Amino acid sequence: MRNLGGPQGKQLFSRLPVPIVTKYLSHCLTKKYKKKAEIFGPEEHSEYIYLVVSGRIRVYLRYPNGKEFTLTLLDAGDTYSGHTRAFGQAIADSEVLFIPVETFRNLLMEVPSFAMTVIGVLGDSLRNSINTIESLVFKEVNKRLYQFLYSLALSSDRQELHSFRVTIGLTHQQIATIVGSTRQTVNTFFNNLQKEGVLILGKDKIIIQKFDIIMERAKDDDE
Amino acid sequence: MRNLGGPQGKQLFSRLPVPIVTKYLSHCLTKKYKKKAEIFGPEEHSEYIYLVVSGRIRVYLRYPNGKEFTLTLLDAGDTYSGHTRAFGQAIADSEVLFIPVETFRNLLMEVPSFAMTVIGVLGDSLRNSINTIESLVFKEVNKRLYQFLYSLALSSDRQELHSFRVTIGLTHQQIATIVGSTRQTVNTFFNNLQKEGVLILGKDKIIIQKFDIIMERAKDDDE
DNA sequence: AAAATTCTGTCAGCTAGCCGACATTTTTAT
DNA sequence: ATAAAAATGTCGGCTAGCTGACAGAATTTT
Repeated sequence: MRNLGGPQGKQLFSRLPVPIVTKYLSHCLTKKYKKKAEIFGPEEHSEYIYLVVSGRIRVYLRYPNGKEFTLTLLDAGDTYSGHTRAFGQAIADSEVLFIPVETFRNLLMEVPSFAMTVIGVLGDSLRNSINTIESLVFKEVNKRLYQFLYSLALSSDRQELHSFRVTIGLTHQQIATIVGSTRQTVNTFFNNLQKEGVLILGKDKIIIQKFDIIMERAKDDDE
Repeated sequence: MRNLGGPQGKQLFSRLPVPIVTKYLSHCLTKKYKKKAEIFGPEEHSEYIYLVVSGRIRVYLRYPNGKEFTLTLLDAGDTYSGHTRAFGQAIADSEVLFIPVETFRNLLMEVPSFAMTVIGVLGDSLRNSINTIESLVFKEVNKRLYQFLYSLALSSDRQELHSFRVTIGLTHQQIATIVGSTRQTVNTFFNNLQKEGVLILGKDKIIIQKFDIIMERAKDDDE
């Protein structure tokens, strides 16, 4: 079972010694963004690596017809490099550090072992996007939604025996772009689960009552 | 417009000085495979990096229900690292060099600048798989087929003014797994184009007569 | 506190393209 | 050369899930 964008290998700098980090990153420009603000586009700023200091940003693809697909969500400490045809948007008030690739390259020179970290992070990203492909190609929307819900539950702090209180912080529309579906379909998915008694929908939160059912349905098909 | 798996950044070793390459790779095990042979699976051999010496191999995902999706095709000189949940299969008689990650790591130690190459190749792979995601999410099957055909034409050697002679080397079924569709749909796609007079189907080759039409229809929608 | 915007909820209709199923042709193996 | 297997063609049915459309609720802005 996969994780639809949890905190895997985006923590590029977290394992570097503090003095190095301060040396290189303290000079970098940091900017604040309000919810919904556009942080980067496919062309602009491709000379930077972005580090989320606080808040949450959504990295997404956009097609000329207006449709969008969210590749990943970045939380505090996470990193993203432009160079792909992706957009970045704050979905909560956020602070972002802009690291020029130049600086990055220098760091890589001074600390050669850092290369292994970079390679690791890239590898994780790659694995992650292959998981996304797998999900899109093989699994139908409902399964993807169950898996999304499942991983959401797992990453939620507060958890009792069978009952989870999950905070979402995402609109149905946003969930739709994560899962590759539509607002309406997401909506009916959740409402059906409520009618079924599997969960209770609250304001920006969900109380999962029958976690085992969700887990069961999130399992990949067949053998 | 994207390239559905052309020869971008899979040439990991092609820019290294020859003596280094021989030093590290001459000891490595090389194996021959016949068409259709399974070269690697998701678990096994994850301790190797694969280098295609000759032939062509297909890297693909397989779902328990039997469906498959081809991530990329590897030709001579191309490289792939296990570590993802992918399978590898020879689609022509092939020869593959197995490089233990250990050896790889040593090489990385001796030639630190090699790290940049690795990072580049990984970046390309990542970009490539994001293109695949984009394609799957936003574009309908016909568009994907036109784009596949388009890039096939571009990568074909022999080309006159408007007429291309394209060798495919793939069955409809295989094309289907590349493009994320079914055998039947691929079949009707090509036959319709033939009826339309855009191309002529030959045995394991296609003669494209109206390349501009294909190019036009391969263009992304809208703006 | 009023107005405007953004979300949620629901429903009917439509269609891309998947899924058998089967016949024919081509390729490969014996 | 013959048999077996694989690859092409073609067709009708079926359905997941997208689309638009509209109403009400909840936020946000003024």
